[in-house]
Amino acid sequence: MKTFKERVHEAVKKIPKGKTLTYKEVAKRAGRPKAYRGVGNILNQNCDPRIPCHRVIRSDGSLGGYNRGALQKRKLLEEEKGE
DNA sequence: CCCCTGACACTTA
DNA sequence: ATAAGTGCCAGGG
Repeated sequence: MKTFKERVHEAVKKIPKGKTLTYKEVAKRAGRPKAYRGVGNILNQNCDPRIPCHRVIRSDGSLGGYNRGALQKRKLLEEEKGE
């Protein structure tokens, strides 16, 4: 069994293009529906460029945190959503 | 009705 | 085992 972090990364990689999931939804897909707090911490600390962590937003629709730059995150969502 | 704050739980190293 | 960080929920004004 890999670390929950790896599990979350895979769940985020499964997010369809142009769609955004909340940290809670991702945590649920990762196998720990009550670990949405851990998901936020992991994505913000380990935002790998191969992982669309920018598609993961807060339950309110806010972008939340982003290690690479919130501006980049917003731009990516705008382009993907616009497609 | 809207806005803000505090506390809580989960994970990682 | 501990420390640190994050997001969701609830209450109050």
